Amino acid sequence: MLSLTEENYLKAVYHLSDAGSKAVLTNELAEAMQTKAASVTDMIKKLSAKELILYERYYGVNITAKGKTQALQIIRKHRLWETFLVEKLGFTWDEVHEVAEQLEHIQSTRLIDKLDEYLGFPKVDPHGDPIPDQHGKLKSQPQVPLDQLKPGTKAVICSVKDSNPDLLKFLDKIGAKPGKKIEVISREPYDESVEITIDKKKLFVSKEVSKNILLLVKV
Amino acid sequence: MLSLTEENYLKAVYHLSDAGSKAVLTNELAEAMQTKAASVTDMIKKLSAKELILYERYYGVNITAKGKTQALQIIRKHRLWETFLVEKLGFTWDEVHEVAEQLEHIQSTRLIDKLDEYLGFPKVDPHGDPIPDQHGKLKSQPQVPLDQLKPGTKAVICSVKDSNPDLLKFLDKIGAKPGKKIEVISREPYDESVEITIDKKKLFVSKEVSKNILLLVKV
DNA sequence: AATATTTTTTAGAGTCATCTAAACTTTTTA
DNA sequence: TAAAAAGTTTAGATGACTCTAAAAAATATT
Repeated sequence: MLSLTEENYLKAVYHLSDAGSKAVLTNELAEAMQTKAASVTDMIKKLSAKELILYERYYGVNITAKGKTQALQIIRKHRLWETFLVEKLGFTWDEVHEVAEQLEHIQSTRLIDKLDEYLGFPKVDPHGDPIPDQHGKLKSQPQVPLDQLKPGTKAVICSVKDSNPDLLKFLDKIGAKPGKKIEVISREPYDESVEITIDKKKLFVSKEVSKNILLLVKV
Repeated sequence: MLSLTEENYLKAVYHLSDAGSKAVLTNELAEAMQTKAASVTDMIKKLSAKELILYERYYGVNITAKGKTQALQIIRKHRLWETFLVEKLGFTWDEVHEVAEQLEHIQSTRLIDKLDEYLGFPKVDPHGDPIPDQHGKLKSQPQVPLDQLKPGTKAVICSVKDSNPDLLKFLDKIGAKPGKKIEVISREPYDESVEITIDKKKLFVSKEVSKNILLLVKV
């Protein structure tokens, strides 16, 4: 059984390692956790002793299969709660993150499975991120950020990387929700802003925003 | 802002003092919190410094108005979550207590008010206990335990004192839910068991059980 | 009333998560 | 490649909450 803090560190390792595909450095983790490197080193030793991560001094950490499963259980809870908050309680998608950060630590398998059922076994959360199943398995689709798409490409918005409320409010304003179809028209060489079509309207989005919109390109 | 532990102690003080009507002794609190008297003394000092309780050495603690309001906010959350678990997720009333003990500590006024609205502003939880409003106000009805009612009395089950799962399962079995009408037929002098009518059937309940069934006597 | 018992408090220590400051390792730069 | 810079770890300390053991206060008993 993990403490609240251990759960938060493990989740951060999972995300920063891109689901386990690369090592995470102490300072990255320190920044993500809003703490000091020394504290991270201590926690790394604890998670390492529990075999949730592999640790080599001065080289960072890698998440183990065991760690990945546990991280995905937490992420499952987070995303189901976000779905509940938006679908049932009428929260907007920029309001849910903070509360879900708390709710994800409630310990009750029965609760989360009942919640899953109550929500109709959703596949994705309000941000378009996939919800892992009971066993911590994730069905992922290859997602490409908007800033990497060529003009002429048609795609569907899958999810949003950053959960910054200001970003989410902006996306709401322009109608950029997961599921929406867009088309890339052109890219400005000067500031790398992208012109897209959404809801039959043309508009420009900055490089900063376009990096955070992940899309599924139709084959 | 209270820590999780402080919240749990404050809630225990509220309950053990019968909503602030009497002082609570260190050992009572220690037993309720499943901890040692020394730990209780430490926490008493902390809550006292925050002016949530009044503390006099060797004489126990009394809850202040400020403390009562805060305790009722936690109780409001607990009872709303219990209602959610039973009404929406299909939990039985003997399963909800443990999970609600965790959920009651989620910090978000917006969440709890939205949940209240989603549930249709319920007045009582699944055990029949009244749910305090946003301001921590409680509309209470005078409740009398079954073991104190005279034969011939008609009354409505309001709530159940103990949330022991075995008790709740037994009450389910005999149909004794909050809202059910009963009539007291007789009391056995030997073991103080009570004969009652419920759902037009007669049955005996032991002194132990009858102490825990609280009723509203119709005037 | 003096003594015994119960209850409560204090003293001192352990764990968890955190910090600062100093030491150490790796990487970069000149 | 040697020195500087950047990144990481260790050492030692703090705060929150817990404990055991011993001291102190209140209550009960003889």
